Amino acid sequence: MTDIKPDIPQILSRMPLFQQLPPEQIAELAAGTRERRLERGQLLFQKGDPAQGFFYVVMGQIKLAFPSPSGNEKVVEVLGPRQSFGEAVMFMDRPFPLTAEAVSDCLLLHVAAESVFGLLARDALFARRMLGGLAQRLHGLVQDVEAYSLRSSTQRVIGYLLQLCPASDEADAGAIQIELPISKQLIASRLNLTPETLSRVFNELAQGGLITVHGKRVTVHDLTRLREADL
Amino acid sequence: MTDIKPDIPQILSRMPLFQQLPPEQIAELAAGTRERRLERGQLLFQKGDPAQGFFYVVMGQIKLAFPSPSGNEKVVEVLGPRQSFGEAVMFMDRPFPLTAEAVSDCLLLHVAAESVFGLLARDALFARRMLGGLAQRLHGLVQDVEAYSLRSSTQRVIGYLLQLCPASDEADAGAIQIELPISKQLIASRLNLTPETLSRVFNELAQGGLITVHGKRVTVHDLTRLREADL
DNA sequence: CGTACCTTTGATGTGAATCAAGAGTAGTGG
DNA sequence: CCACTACTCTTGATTCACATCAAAGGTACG
Repeated sequence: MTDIKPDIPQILSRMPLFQQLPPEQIAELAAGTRERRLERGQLLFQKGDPAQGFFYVVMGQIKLAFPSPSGNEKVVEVLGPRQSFGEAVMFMDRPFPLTAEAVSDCLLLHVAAESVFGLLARDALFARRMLGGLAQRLHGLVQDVEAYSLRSSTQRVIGYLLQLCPASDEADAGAIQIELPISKQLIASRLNLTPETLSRVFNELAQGGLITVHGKRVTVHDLTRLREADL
Repeated sequence: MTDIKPDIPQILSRMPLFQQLPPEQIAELAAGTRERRLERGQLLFQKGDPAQGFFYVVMGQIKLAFPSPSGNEKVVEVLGPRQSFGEAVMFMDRPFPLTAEAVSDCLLLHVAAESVFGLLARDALFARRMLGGLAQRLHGLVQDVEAYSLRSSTQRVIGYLLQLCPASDEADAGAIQIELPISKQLIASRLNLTPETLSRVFNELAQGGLITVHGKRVTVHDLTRLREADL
């Protein structure tokens, strides 16, 4: 892994949450921020660990999952660069409800809860943005619950593919090339499927001429038809 | 239904979110608050309706659910007195992601988003409480996702019963009487089960001598053993 | 006291998991 | 460059948990 010392204030000032914060507040936050490097497979925290701040992914990928006694775990989310997690737990007297593990080598920042609380007490706009962020996340989970409870495996896979397609309302015409950002194993777990089932669904969609799959490279041949197949 | 005019400022000042707010701020909120009465079965809002504030249940029960073309819907939550909902959507440029329907005759308050934003801009403590509230909800949903994805129907039912049991860490001794707060139909949907399956699970638990069910009255004979059955 | 809705019970069906091999694919080191 | 190991992914056969379908009590309430 590269051994570059990250410029913490600069990274902070580019975070969605902290954008447009005056330099002195960034400095204050930076004082409570530490970098954290992880190798692929390393655990960042486990379900039950106490939370003292939140994390921001600078580089690499982190998966959040429920561990399960019998090896099989349920992936709730896989986070990439410029995403953060763990904000919500800061506001509760609870430990982390899930486990975080590096999917690839990672560089993270850890922002101390105290710093955030300090900022929160002074900057209403920041509070507002934070609320927006949590609301966003809440919405995502609600979507997930909907998907899990009333959509079939095929529909969930289609939904996943659609959300990977660039949000081009116009370009419905030709074929769209997309790249799966994570392994099929992880996608399967994220969609609450076994890898076997995911493979079969991809196959079925390919049979139907809707997509072509080569490794992580997926070609969506007809976006409109795929949307409609989302019965 | 009773036709009492509710004392809005008083109710507001007792809401968890607004407790200990000075009278003048309560008054300001009250100005943006309207009462709303619903009869059993009436829709409060539908998935896709625009959101302009949040709701607080004074009396009655409201269910939040995903409608489904084929009549079968998925209940996400059933809310009773002193609970609020819809806060999160205020912070996003999105319509309601689910439908709200009165399970029984209801009296609600609707607090306008504007009022909340005004308060938010001035009172950091309020913002903090609001963040805590959303975080709480986020946590609940994460729990749900965990339950749906890696617990069996029986485990989900046991989990539900356990959470209804008074949080007495000591009194594990005798039998505990609890009352189901909602119909078995709703419980089933909430747990992502069909009513038939729920009925069978209750039966099975009763066979095992763990519980007795008479209508909405459930007797948990051995809390410890029930917890352990939660394999 | 009848109509409408909950709830239970039984028989049958099915979507997706599990079990069991194989086929790529990728890093590792001689 | 070629085994060698270790995954990740695919494919097929089988199983199982839960849904669906169907019908018969219960219960509540006008």
